[in-house]
Amino acid sequence: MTTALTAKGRATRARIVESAAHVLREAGLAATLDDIRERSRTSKSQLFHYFPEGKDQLLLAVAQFEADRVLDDQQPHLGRLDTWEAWHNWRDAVVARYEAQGDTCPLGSLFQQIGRSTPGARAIVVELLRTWQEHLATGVRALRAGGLLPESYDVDGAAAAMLAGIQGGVSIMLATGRPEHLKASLDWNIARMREAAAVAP
Amino acid sequence: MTTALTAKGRATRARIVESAAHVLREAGLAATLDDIRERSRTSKSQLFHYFPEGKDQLLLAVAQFEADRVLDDQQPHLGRLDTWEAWHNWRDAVVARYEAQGDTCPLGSLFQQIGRSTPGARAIVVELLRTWQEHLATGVRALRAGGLLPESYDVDGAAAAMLAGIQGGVSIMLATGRPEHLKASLDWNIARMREAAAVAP
DNA sequence: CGTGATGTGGACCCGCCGGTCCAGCCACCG
DNA sequence: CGGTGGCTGGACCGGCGGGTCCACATCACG
Repeated sequence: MTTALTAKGRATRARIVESAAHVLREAGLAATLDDIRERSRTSKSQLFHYFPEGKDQLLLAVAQFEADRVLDDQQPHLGRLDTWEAWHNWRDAVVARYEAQGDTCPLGSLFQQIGRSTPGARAIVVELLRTWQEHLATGVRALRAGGLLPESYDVDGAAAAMLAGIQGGVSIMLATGRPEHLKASLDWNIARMREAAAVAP
Repeated sequence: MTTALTAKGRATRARIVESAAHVLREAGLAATLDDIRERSRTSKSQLFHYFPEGKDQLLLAVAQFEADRVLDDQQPHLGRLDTWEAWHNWRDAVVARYEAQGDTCPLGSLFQQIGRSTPGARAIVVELLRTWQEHLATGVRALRAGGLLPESYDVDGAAAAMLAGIQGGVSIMLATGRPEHLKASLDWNIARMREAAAVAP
């Protein structure tokens, strides 16, 4: 369908998505097509030219855009969790990223708006979470392979708990404005891993 | 302000709040005053009679209503976390509660809608989380007092991490439809506590 | 019973916002 | 240089939904 897009066209489309993402971060669900149109310096017709299926399609593109950023912002740490130092650096990166993001959750409000209705939104979130947890599990396995954790360590359980802790910490931060729970969760989970290391062979 | 409310008036008001909560669970942010009016078998004028400040005020009342239920649904377990058995019973109650709730988050969508704009919504969530964590901390202290955990155990860190894990597990469940992370988080956190118990004096 | 307050029904209003349409623009290609 | 096709501007529309208004019912109480 979207074959034949000149360079100019692609640039405009990208500008629309970025602007939409920006507006959505600020206004959340209150964001309107007119806000997006204004910020991207385009017109109504362009919005529907590039996203013929309307607002939902645009929001979906924004969701994908934001989802990609989530993991990118944690690199290069997330890809190299093979030492305790790396884990702590990653922890700092996560905290910094979400503190900078402040009290808006791009994916959260996006998901609220197009959640159950379209299957696409759920797929994006599922894929993001799956990849994220995969990275964490790989990191835990790297520690184990390096002799820093016992052979019997429950890798997937640890990764799942870690991911849940992050999500919860972020949720609470969005609701209360305070990052303490995010920090506490990360610190607590990492500390418990290091305890397992202390009794490791 | 709300002095002078006859028994009939109070009943109608309560019926409106309950109906609104029900509709919001199903429709989420798509819920309209007309849906609420229909379900509660009232009329537009009654909605504004009991909530003169409009929709936000009604949603706030619903938020309070839902927040109260969250902790009630965890009782009596949440108030008596003084044995390992009690902790596991509580864990089961939490999982059951959220599995029954399915993939809707009353407070979540409510907060999205009236979040930053009105201070009241944030206050409700903050208070809920504070009380919840307090209960957990009390439970951990009870274990410690019973000699099941070392004297030096980080009570508040454990409680904060546990709460974050629950929130994250629920968030993920809402997004993906699967309760695995909620269970994994609870189980992992409780198991780590029991490990500390194993080396306790 | 009468009377004033409280409770109730529903028609109406109006601004907002997603979506449509068409006329004109500009870039590339022969 | 002309024309074809993607690109752009903006006026316009329709209905949805929060909010208003007023007439009427009902009830508490002396």
